[in-house]
Formats: sequence, structure tokens, C-alpha cells
Amino acid sequence: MKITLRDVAERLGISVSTVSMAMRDNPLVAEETRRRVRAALDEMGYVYNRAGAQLRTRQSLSIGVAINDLMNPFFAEVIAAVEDRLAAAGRMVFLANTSESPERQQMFLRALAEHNADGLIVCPVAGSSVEDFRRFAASRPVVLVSRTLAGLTCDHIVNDDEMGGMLAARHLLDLGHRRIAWIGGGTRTSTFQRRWAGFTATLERAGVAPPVRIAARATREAGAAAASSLVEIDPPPTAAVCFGDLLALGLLAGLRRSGGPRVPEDLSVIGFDGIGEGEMADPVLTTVSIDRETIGKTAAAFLLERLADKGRPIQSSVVVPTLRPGATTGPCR
Amino acid sequence: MKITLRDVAERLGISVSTVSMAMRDNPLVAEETRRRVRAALDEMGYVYNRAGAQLRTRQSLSIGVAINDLMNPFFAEVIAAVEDRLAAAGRMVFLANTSESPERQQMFLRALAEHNADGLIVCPVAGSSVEDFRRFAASRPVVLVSRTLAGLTCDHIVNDDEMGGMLAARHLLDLGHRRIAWIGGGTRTSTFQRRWAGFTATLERAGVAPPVRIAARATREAGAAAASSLVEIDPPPTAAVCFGDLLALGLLAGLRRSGGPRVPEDLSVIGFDGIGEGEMADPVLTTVSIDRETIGKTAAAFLLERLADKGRPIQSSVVVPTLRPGATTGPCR
DNA sequence: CTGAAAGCGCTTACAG
DNA sequence: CTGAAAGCGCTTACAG
Repeated sequence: MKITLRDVAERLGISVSTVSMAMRDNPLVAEETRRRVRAALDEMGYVYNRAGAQLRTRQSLSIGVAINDLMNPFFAEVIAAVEDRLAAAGRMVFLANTSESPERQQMFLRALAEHNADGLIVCPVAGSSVEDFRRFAASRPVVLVSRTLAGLTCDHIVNDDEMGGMLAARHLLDLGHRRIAWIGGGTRTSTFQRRWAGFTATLERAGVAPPVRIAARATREAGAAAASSLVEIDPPPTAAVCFGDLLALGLLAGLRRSGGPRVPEDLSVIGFDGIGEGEMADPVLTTVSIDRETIGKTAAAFLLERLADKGRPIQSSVVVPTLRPGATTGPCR
Repeated sequence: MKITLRDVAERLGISVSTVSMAMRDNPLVAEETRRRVRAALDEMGYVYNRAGAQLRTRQSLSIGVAINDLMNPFFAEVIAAVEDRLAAAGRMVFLANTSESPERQQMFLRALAEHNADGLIVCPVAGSSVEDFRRFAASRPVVLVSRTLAGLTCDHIVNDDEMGGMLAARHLLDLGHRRIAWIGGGTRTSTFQRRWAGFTATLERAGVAPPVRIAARATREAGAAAASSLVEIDPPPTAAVCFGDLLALGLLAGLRRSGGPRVPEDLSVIGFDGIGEGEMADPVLTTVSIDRETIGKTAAAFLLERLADKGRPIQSSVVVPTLRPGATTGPCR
């Protein structure tokens, strides 16, 4: 019932190999033959069966994409850019939302191998080790996004998180803040480690004590919940840095609900990412903005270039964040 | 270099068929043989190659998922739920972000067929026709999500949009509003048509004129831009209904920036979807909330059930929306 | 320029 | 309970 190259070949009274070559515009095939093949293919409603091709060519034209939280606009935007670029290149995207689960990530890697995915674009779950990726990366290209993995040398694109931390610190220091709290961030992610490093180093140079840290997952709800921990800190901080905008927006809501310190009069709040939600919020969120679209597009481009030339040198790109002042930060009183 | 069943069979001195059956726990295989096969599989680092299996079984264990805007939290949450359920069932997800582009959608359908996807979960782009899906749906199950498609009979899960429109209307009418504006919504989507129908019918029953409609895409930016059109309406409306929360939140930001009418004193604003952002906004957004997780989980379940039994009767489920009052709507003055 | 043959890695009757 | 054979739908040398 499904049309195969064999059916087309029989109908035209030629061989399957000729049909196959004609279909793929192999220049060996006579122009006239190609035309006839094309016409028959169309007319008969032929649909290319990649399973057959895959078995021979070991290419599936599909790519795995794994991130940890699709509900975080940061990742949703990265994925959208990746998908856009890969679709334009005729590739399919296998998606996994790993939710920081190493098991889930491992299952996905295994499934990708079984499905012969040609490569992987991944933001590894917190606590991933090189070991988790070694096997997969040995046979297929991997592009790391946003987080790096010590010991895994492959193409990668990350934000300059150290600079991000520095920008946040400088902004608050310039406003006169000295008692600062830090909310959230997976301590086992490179992103957190670098932001924290850049932040604390900048404070230290200014002779300011490192921030009190409040643990929180990267969600609005966790940000709102952090409000109560924040107000208990004694002496009270005059500024709070949130690992992500989602956290910051949640914190703002939590503070409003509990009648906590006013922002920015009593407390300055700054986030990371630069998601649209922060721009539309009231007050507009001050943030260290990161270009999600560039990250996604570049990651896809890196992978496509790698697939086109396995031997090329490793590429890495560092996206420079920018401080986008809003109305949630103000001078320390 | 890559281990195949043949390699494993040779090493054990048994046949490939036995290895294949043992691997898949076929009860015909002796327990002892199965154990030996399992051990060898593990030891040799065998990875199942689905391309080979696919050719025989015509099953790929992968499912297409197509929505129109990954950057809209509504869809991001639906996808997250779908992916979660499908991954748990051992299926891979092919993702497409169609951006309301019929070409993109067609390309995806074609690619899914070429990749032997077992089925499709889709929110069809605005202006899709049954024709676009007929061919695909003839050979593989399709589950419609959020939007329906007149003439395509298949499993589907939608919100009760007519009731949604009614809830919004009743809420505003109860508050005394009579001059109402409506912002956004793709006029060629079933979602819009039903919301509009439910909304206007309710107004009509109350003897209130239908709302002025302002066109806008479903983004924050479009919502912000709509603010200027809104304030030009004469006589000024006392309430605005936005097709989605993203639009509503954008509108609120646009009004603030332009120093437009105060919300809710001079203008009530209500959205649809119930995304987290609205709950955290200040003022909290009044909205007609729709359970995204249920939609996603159900869509995945419908597809899995269909794959398990092609002959089962068509399933459809209607998710009932709820009015979630916030602080952006108030009595008409 | 075209065709016959082999083979990619599985699974599935079928025979024993 | 196990194995030999055929075949899924392609592509790729190779021969002509």
C-alpha cells in the first residue's frame, strides 16, 4: 500500500538504483530520465522512507535537544531559536525536557543513540559528569549550551556568566548597596558557579562581605517563597540578586503579598536573563540580560558546521550579557 | 565498530533470531539462553538500532508534536506535559514550532511521514484545512489540541472556549460594564471563534452591544501596542478582554507607559489562559484559566491509547475553564 | 548513462 | 526451544 522506489522503478521499467539516483539529483543520471522519475514520484505519491536510507547511510537527519526546564522562558526561547535553525536546515528535533533529572537525561541519550540521532544540543542537568556523556560524545557531535561540563571538550556556547555576576555587583555597588542577599542557582552548575564567582570577586574588591545565600529552585513560586526567608535576615539586606528573572519576579510578588520591604525604596532586586516578562512587569525588572536567540542560533549553527566537517577545530562562543536597568533597583538609603 | 545482534550471536555461538527474541523477552526463549544473551548484550555495549527494527515493524516509537508558539507559556506548558507523558511511555518527541506558518506545518507533516513517526499531536496553524491533514491522518493517528479543524474527525482535546467567553462576559457584566473592547485572537482559529461566540452571545442576552475588536498577535508586545488603539476608541470602553494573558499583560504595560486609563479604576482588563506570569503580576491579572497540564497529559494519553488500539472509538475531552478573579477587573464607574 | 547485486540491522514466519 | 531464510526500503560500489 505504501509506494516504494521499487514500485516507481517497475512502473517506469527501469532499475531501483536509477530511480534512487535520479531522485537525489545524481548528475550521472540523464536529464530525461530524471524528469520521468520525478514525475512518477509525484504522481504516485511517493514518500521517502528514511528508515531504509538510515540503515545504509547511518544518518537520520535528526538532532537531540535537551534542556532542563521548558517552562522557563529562557530555555523556551533558546529552543525556539534552535528549532528554527535546524528546521531550516532540514533536520528534525528530538526534544527532551530533563527537569534536572540525571536519569531522564541518560534515558534520552540512550534513546538518541538507538534512534541514530546525528548529534545533540544540550544544557546538561546539574551534577552531570563527563562520564555521562563520554559514550554518546564518542560517536556523535555534542554542543553544550549555557552550562559547560569540565572535561568535555566539544563545541559550546555559553554566556559570560562571570561578567554577568560582575555587572550585577557593580550595579548594586554603584547604588551604594553593601548588604546583599543572593537567591537561587544550582550550586553544581557552571552557570551558578561563574556568576557567583564574578559577583563575589567584585564585592571583595570593594571590601564588601559576600552575600547571604538563600536556596531556591528556578521558578516564580520558589522566588515568592524566598521572600519570607529574605525578610528574616538580620541585619536586613538592602539588595537581592536573583539567579534568574523568574525567581526575581516571584520574589517581587512574594514581597508584595507579605507586605515586605518596598522595592526599590527599601530593597533593590535584580535578576538574570532579560525575559520579556520582566520588561512588562511593574516595576520593570532590572536584569542582566542574555541574548537567548543568539545562543540558540549559534548552538544550531555549531552543530550543523560540525556535522558538515567532523575535523574542524572546536568552536566556542561566549555571549556577552548586558545590564538592563529597570525600576527595581535604586540607591541604598 | 558498532555492535550488532550478529556480533552478539557470533560471540555466543547462537543465531541472530534467538538473540533478537531473547533481547525482547520472548517467552519462547529458554531462561538460561536469555540470561546469557542479556549478559553479552551488556558486556559488549550493544545499542539497539531502531532503523533496522523500523524497517520491519513500521514503528518508530516517535511522535510529532506541533504547536504554533513555543514562546507562549500556554503552549510551553502543554508541550512539557505532553513530553513528560510520552517520555514515560518510551516515546521520542519530534518538535515543531510552526509559528502559524502553513508551509512550516506542511513541511513538518511531510518530514514526520518520511521519518515514520507513529502519530501526531498538533494545534493546527490558523487557516489550516482538513486537506492539509488528510493524507497524514489517513495513515497515522492525529490528536488535535486546543484548536479543532472542521471536518477532521480524530481524537481531540479542547478547552470549552464558548464557556470561557461566557465566563469573561458574565464577570464583566456583573461588574456593570457595558462598553467593552476585545483585543486579539486569530479570527480563523476555532479557539477565537468559540470564545467570541460565547462572549458576544452573553452580551447580547444582556442587551449589550458587541465589543469593538482590535487586532493583535498573541504577544506581550502586540498587547502593549494595542494600548494606543484602545485609548482612541470613542466613547471609551470601560473594560477590555484580551484573547490571551500575554496580550493582557502587554496591554497593562502599554497603558502604564503611556499614562493611559488606570486599571482597574478606569478600565478593567481580563485575559485567557491563567499563566503563572499573570498570578505574579501587579495587579494580579483577572483571567479565564485553562488547565494546560491536563490538556497536555490528556493529549498524550489519547494518542497512546489510539496507538494501542486503532479501532477504538474517537475520544474527545473538553476542559472546563474557570474564572480566576484578580485585581485588574473592578466595578464600572 | 543504467542495472544487478550486496548489504545496512533488525524481525518474523517457518521448519525442525 | 533454536536456527536458516526472507525481507523491510533504501544506497553504493561495481560491471557493462
